[in-house]
Amino acid sequence: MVTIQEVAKRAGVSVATVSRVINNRSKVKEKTRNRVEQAIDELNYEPSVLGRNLRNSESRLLLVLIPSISNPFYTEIINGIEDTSIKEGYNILLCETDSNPKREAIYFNLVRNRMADGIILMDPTINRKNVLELATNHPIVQCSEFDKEGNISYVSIDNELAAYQAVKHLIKIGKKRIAFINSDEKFLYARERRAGYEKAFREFNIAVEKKRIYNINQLNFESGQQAMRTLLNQEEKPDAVFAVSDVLAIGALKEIHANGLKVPDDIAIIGFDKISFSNMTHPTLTTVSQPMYRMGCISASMLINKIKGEEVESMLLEHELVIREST
Amino acid sequence: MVTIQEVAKRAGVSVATVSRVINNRSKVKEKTRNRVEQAIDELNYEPSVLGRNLRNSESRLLLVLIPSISNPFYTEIINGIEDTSIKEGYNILLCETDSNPKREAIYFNLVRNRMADGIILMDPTINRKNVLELATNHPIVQCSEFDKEGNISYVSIDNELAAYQAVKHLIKIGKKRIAFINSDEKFLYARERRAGYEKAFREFNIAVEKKRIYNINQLNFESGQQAMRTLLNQEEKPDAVFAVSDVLAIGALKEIHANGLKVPDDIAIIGFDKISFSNMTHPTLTTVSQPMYRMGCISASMLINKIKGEEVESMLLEHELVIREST
DNA sequence: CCTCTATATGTAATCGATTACAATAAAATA
DNA sequence: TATTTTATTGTAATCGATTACATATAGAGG
Repeated sequence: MVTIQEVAKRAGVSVATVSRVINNRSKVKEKTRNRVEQAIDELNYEPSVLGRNLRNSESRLLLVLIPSISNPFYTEIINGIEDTSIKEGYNILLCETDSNPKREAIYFNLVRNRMADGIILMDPTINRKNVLELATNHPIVQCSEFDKEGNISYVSIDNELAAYQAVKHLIKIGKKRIAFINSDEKFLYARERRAGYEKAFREFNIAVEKKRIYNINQLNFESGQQAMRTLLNQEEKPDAVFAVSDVLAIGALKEIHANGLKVPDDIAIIGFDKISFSNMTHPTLTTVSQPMYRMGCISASMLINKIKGEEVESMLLEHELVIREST
Repeated sequence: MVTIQEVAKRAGVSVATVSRVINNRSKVKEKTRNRVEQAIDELNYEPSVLGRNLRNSESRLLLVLIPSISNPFYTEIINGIEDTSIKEGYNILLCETDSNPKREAIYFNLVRNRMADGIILMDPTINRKNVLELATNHPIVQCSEFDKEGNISYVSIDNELAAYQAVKHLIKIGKKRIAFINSDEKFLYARERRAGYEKAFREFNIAVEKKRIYNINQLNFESGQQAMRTLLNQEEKPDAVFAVSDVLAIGALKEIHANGLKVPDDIAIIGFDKISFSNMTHPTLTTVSQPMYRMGCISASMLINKIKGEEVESMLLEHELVIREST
């Protein structure tokens, strides 16, 4: 590996001057600068991030923690994070945690060790103590999922309102027996959306029936199918389904078709997230769109501001009910 | 941040002794070891990866470069990489390059700088010189995409054979006017699959018509729809489509339905990759399954072996034609 | 031509770990 | 007890950068 010493030697200057040329903090004579730049070119020199970080405690790397990359919901958010970070001179590293506290701890340590400057957390809060402790000493922002009590900054949407509007829409088109396919309620969004679901019921004086609520623990197509299968086996079949994710809704749709039922006439469906696939199904899926790209952008710039020592404020962004063929 | 000096001071020993306790390389007296461990506990000390790496040139971090995380093809591979790496004591960091040489260069530099120990490349080879140069000094393996001429180890499948078998299957069920929706031919797999497509045609004495081949440059549903729209506007409509990716095939399927045509009777479709979604469409999609998880596992252990200085050999894994309703 | 600034460059300490080598203490042997 | 051997521990150099401070050089003003 080429070091700064070798460059200095070749250019006939001291290491300090080379460093000054690289970081152009203080003035260097035009002629010297040229000599140094030539030496850098000739030797193909790249400053060692390690050496630099050790001195500066700065890596210009951001960690993005997601439970699972296979959920398309995250991809747009990540695009937003990436675009913003790069513009600000930061690079991002994606870390998949599988919601596993051990994995999470490894990545937290990268920040403690100054290998990364900050974290964007999209995990549900499992080990609150750990997160809060890290947050006292290091820049963290939460995106999508967050901790209502803690004082870690976050970007998210009003999940309760979104769910309330979705269910209200189903009621308005004449549906009464509205099933709810929800995630594990360790996720804040799952608890909030359930609250919205129940709120809509209360408003129209419909009783909430426990048997119509189905919690899954993996966000994939098969879970959606499985959930729908169970719901269809009940004596009084639902006439609508609100799924907490498009992926689940699409699985449910498949199962409804497999039973020879029609969407939306027999059963209407609403999903959540507006993943690109939700427009490819037949019929196309009514869904709640979150401003995922913007959420990504905002969380990245919040984090970078925090790293710079500025105060940042949490935000709730606007969502939108996208009505398509499935309702 | 707690440093090794503070631990040493509290335990009343030298930093060398603390380091020895942490890495237990040489013997430390039981009593001293206990004192040091107690101090580590009390201060909540975590060794700085930076300091350690600077000395050892080892980070136990692997970089995984992918063109785009939104392509579900990569998710299973990544799961394989992740599981294997963790078992071997390495952590992985995902880097999205958008096939952009500048982004790639940034991540290559992390390896040159010893911030990461090696790279698994899933990008197409754009800047060959750069990759080959990096490979001379640093551990790299290629996964899925690779460079036939270079001597970088790789794991992949026989794309030509797979495409040949897929097209042969279409011919055997009586299709004659088989369209081909292909990626940009900067990708090796695109060139190889085209070769397979043409080979099948030659074998059955069918002329390859240029107008039936459509190259897209973005792997998303819309590209598939767009491609199919163009193909359906031709005077002699195709009676089958071979798409180089399930995502494209699903877009094409949507467009075929929009035109009131039936699958597979009017037009049969074959995709590639067997993404989980390919089983959710109506009709379900015939596709070529690649052993993605295994590819991930193997590429990770190849890389780790390379880091350890061992010789590794490239591999081509088995694929499988999965016949479902769309053909 | 000399003095005084302003500018440009060099020297050496520093970041937090590891480790070769030196030094000390403890144990074994004569 | 004196001497040798062995087991522990300490000292200080090192990795590759940055930067406060010291020094040298150039330019301005008289």
